Amino acid sequence: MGKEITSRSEDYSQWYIDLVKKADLAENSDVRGCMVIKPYGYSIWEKMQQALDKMFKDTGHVNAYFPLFVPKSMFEAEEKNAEGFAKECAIVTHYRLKNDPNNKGKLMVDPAAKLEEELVVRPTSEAIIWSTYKKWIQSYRDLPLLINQWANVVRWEMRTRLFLRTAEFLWQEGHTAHATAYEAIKETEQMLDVYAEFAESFMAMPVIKGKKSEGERFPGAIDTYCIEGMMQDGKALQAGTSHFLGQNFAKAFNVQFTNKEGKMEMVWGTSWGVSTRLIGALIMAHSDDDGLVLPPKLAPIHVVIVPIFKNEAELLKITEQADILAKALRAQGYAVKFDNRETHKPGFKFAEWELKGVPVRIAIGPRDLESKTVEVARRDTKEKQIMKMEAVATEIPALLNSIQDNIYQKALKFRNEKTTQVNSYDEFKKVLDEKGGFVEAHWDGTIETEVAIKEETKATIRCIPLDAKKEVGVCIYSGKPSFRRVMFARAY
RNA sequence: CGGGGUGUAGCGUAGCCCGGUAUCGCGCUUGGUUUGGGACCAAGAGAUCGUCAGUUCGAAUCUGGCCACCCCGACCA
Repeated sequence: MGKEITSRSEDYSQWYIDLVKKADLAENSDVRGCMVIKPYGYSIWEKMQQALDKMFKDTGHVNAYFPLFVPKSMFEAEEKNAEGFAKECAIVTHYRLKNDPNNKGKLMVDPAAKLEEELVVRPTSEAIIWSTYKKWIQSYRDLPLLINQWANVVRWEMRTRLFLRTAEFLWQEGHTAHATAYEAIKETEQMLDVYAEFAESFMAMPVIKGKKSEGERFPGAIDTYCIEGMMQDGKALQAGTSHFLGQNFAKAFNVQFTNKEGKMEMVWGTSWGVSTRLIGALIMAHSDDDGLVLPPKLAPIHVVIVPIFKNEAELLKITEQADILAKALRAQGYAVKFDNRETHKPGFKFAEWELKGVPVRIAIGPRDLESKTVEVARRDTKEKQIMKMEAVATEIPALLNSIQDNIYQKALKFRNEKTTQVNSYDEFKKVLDEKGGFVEAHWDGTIETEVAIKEETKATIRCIPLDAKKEVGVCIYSGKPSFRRVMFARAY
């Protein structure tokens, strides 16, 4: 029917691509590496934005907007940051086109319109923001500065995948400034907690909170904290990062303040972000061979009502009942879609809404009208039940809660099953190849070992878990002493 | 940037080796019958075969250049 998607067991990455396209989330654009986010996919992003934005506001942050362009001299001010992103920057060098005299109807870059200084299209906004903060901060009374922006950024990636890695993507980036290191570290940790809470409560995706090793750290940060999720193919996905920037950007942009004692000090900073990549995570964490499985808290449509009718008169009667049910559910804040299209058969609609991951489907036909019931199907388990119409308004909300919980529990069980402790390098390689998932192993803490393991196995240190227990052991690679295990995995 | 591959209707494709302007499925349009798990029948519309040049009476097909995209690798907060 042209709607089937490749099964996960056959080809996981093809399954992912098929799903994104068939569920109408996004498609490749005519621009290399850039995607078009379609209305249904964008509505999921909007749900994420709403939930996150509220969490940011609840923790005292406000939104602002900074420019897309960063002058090159400003961009290079923080050396490590600049160096880290240099290889993937898009650069604006001219500001005008003109008619090409040698090629009628075509345009050419006007060489006379060369910019004095090139503009970097932001791959991240620390530079432009800290150069602005310099003007805003004079006294400890101006601190803390707690700002977030919803924006697009561009990173010229060699290879892209819908949602997971695109040349342009949407994200939010928080940039805060503080009077003390302690306060900035608290902020970094707080925002990591916000991300973890969002991932687990809204996305129903369990995550491991941890710190990045030196090699995986954000360029320009003192410490990078992250949340790491587990996808159904056993690969890890970094779902959000929160950076303690120390005074690196303050020094680069000379952002100082006068403290209570009247002395000048450098400002302490943080930055943190999540992107449309989360949609990729959402898909790969829960969906199945029939399509998307959305956690109710992020579903643009919670309940779809499908009428089953033979003629106008029947549709009319069903519509009457459907309106009553929809009204009762909408009054409780649920998004209800009544799919009364006469151009498609019920079976088609069932398949389509399953593909799109709507958590609950209600079918109403002539038989239901007689017995005053409806057929209720849940997307996560595909179970169906007959429910009294009068019970719908109270039982559907409970069902949605239970779906949210079930999806999370299922993902948690999977994640736990895919987490293995190993004590030797042979065992490490065996688990990676045969089982995948997270591998907890001792590591000597050196970048050399990390790089060597990555080169030999393609596994990276996803994080040093924040809750890692002190445990004496030896590095699986070098045999040198280690005092806690770290999380390795092959990752997206 | 290295290695491999592909470009034919909105989508997926056959045809290419062995030159004669194009196959099938999905989708689309119209009419009818259908409607509790992706309907059926009938009639239609839709393609300068990626692009530029060459060979030829004649090119989707052969030759060369160019472009785009995909896959593997390198790279990837």
